[in-house]
Order: sequence, then structure tokens, then C-alpha cells
Amino acid sequence: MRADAVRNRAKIVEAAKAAFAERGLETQMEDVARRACVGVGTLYRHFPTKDALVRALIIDKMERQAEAVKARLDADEDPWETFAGSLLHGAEQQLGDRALAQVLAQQPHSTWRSAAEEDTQLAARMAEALERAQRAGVVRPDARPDDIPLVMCGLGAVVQNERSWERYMRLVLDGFRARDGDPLPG
Amino acid sequence: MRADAVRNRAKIVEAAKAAFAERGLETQMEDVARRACVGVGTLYRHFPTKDALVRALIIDKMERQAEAVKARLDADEDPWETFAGSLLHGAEQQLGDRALAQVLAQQPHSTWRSAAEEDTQLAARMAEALERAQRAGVVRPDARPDDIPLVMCGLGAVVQNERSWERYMRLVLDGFRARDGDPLPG
DNA sequence: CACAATACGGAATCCGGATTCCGGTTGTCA
DNA sequence: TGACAACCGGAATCCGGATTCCGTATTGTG
Repeated sequence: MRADAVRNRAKIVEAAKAAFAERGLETQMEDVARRACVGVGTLYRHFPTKDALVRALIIDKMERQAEAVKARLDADEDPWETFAGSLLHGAEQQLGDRALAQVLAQQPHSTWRSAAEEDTQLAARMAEALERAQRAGVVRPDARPDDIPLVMCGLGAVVQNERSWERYMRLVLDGFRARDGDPLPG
Repeated sequence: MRADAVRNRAKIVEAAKAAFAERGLETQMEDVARRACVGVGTLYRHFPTKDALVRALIIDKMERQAEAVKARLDADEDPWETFAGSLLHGAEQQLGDRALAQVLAQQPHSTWRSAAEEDTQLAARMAEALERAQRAGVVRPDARPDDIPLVMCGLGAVVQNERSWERYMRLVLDGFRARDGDPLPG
């Protein structure tokens, strides 16, 4: 790849990250190009489609998140802290990236969203965090790994709309903690 | 208003309800018109804008929901049942209406969404249900009325994406029940 | 240094809807 | 029943963005 092409690609990715984080999915390709000081044509030579661009950004974000969870698991601290901390970290991630929150909350993308979650092992690692917490007896035993996407999905909506996402998170976390009451259905 | 105009308006409202419930906000004005066996022009004479049409449908849904909550309050049964039942009823409502779920989960509409909630007294009545449950000691005392929209907003996203919305609801409800642990922030 | 081979910019094109317009109908009232 | 206003249908128009195209400008190779 030619040197200028490499340089431009980097500029584009940076610009796109910033733009989508700030404005969300409505960000226009021209905005990205302008921010990157590049023509739309160039943008399209690097990413054939707006969707492809978004996909790349999201997968990148998820990889980072997966790493963060791994770090927590490796540190092997208090199981509850590991679990809750990972979830809260994810929430902050969404708070700082409108596009991420939108993708997590919306349906049309769910196909590759879940694919990405698995590819990046994010799902597996979160499951591990959950299981440890359950073994330690600090999370209800009837919680399941796939309850986590459930919560992150809801969070995506909350983060975009309401100011008190932190109350939401705490409420849900207390739901995970709960031990009395009816067991979860299905 | 001329007789045929009245008839057409009714047909349009019915068609719109069905179409938006089924397909969500992506429903096209022409689809609605076709279902109502009416030209787009007619549709536009009754509702000046797609947005106006959606607004009308949503407000209607909320009114019904407000009535349902009132009915529960009037019945004056077990406070927990009243509270949880109202929330679950809302969830079912969203399950049966893609557009409703989308509006509740998405941001751009939040302006008139909240307006509608207040107009229809839905907010006030949910608050009442919450308070009763708190007085009865079955809901944590640090929960607040505006935690409810939070949850319904998240639910909007969950309902669209994941199959197990019921697990989500139960988890959240257990969060409301919780009494130990840290108090909710902010 | 000259020539391909690659990249670039950004105006022009394309497209999927929403919204408008107007000649033709229908309902109503005297 | 006749006249007129209120309605209709749906083709034509408009618009915001994504995507394509092509004449130029850069690179790096012999």
C-alpha cells in the first residue's frame, strides 16, 4: 500500500471514531471525509460502505472492551467487583460513544453485533465473570450468560435518552444480586 | 365533516395502528394508505405529516395504558402486584407494537414522548403505584418515580432485539425489590 | 528522471421515501 | 334534481444522503 494511502486510512479511522462517537449513526460520510481532510472518494476506497465503516469501528470498540474484561479477570480480585465493574465499564463505553449505544440498542444490526461479541470473546469473558460471581455466591444462581446482552441492550437505550444511566445500572445490578423472590422465567 | 371523510379517517387510523404495530416506524405512508384502501393524498389530508400520525397513535396507546394503571390502582389489590403488574402490562404493550417500543427506546422523539406521558397522567399514576408499594415496604425506599421511564426505555430496546424480555423485566423488578446493598446514586 | 501504477478530490448521479398538486368524484343542501 | 364545496386518488415532485466516476495528482520503480 502506498505511503499516502496508509496515512489517509489512519486519518479516516480517527476522524470516523470521533464523528460517530459524538454524533452517532446519523453522521454523514461527508462529515467524516471533511474531518479527515479527505475527499469522499478516498473514504470510499478504504471502506466500501458506510455500514462497513461503522462495523469496523464497533468491532474495534468491542475488542477493547473484551481486553478490559480480560484484565479484570486476570487481576482476580473480588468476584462481585469483577462482574459489576465490567458491566459498568461497558456502560461508560456506551456513554462516550453514541454510535455504539445506538448499535447495541437497535435491531437491524443485531446480526453482526452478536457475531462481533463472539468473535472478540467478549461474550465468553463476561460469562466467565458472571460464573465466578455466582460461585462466590454474590450473584443469583439462576442468572445466565445471555442475560448480559439483554442488559447492555437496554442500557444502550437508556444512555441515549435519560441522564441517570447510573441509577439504571445499579438497579439492574441489584437485580443480579437478588437471591429471594421468584426465579427468573424461561 | 362529510360522512365519507369520517369513514376514511377511521379506516386510516385502523390501518395505521396495524401497520405501525407490525412493522414499526419504518412503515411507509404508502403502506398505510394501501391498507386503508385510500390514496396517499387522503392520508395527508387527515394527518399533515408522518410524524403527526405516529404521534397520534402513540398518545392513544399511552392513554389506554394510563387507564389500565388506573384500573389497577382503583382495584386496590396487593401493592406489589399493582406495581409490578402495571410495569409488565406496559411491557406487553410494547411487545405488541414495534413502533411504540421504538419510540420509547429512541431519543429524537423524547421531547413529545415525555409530554405525552404527562398529558395522559401515565407518569403520575405509575408514581402512585410505586409509592404505594414503597409504603407497603415491598419496594426499596430509594426508588424514584423517574426510575420508571428509565426502565421502560431500556425495555423498548430489549423487546425489539432479544427474545427473553420477560427475564429482563423480572431482573429489573427484583432490582426494585432489593433492600440491602448500596443505595441508588444521584 | 520518466513512466506506470495508485490514489485523490469532489462534482454528478442515484435512490428511497415523504409530501404536494390538481383534475375528477361524491355528499349535502336548497 | 342541480350546483357547489369538500373530498379523493395517485402521478409528479422534492430532498437528503449514500455511492460512483473520472480527470488529476502522487508515489515509487527502472
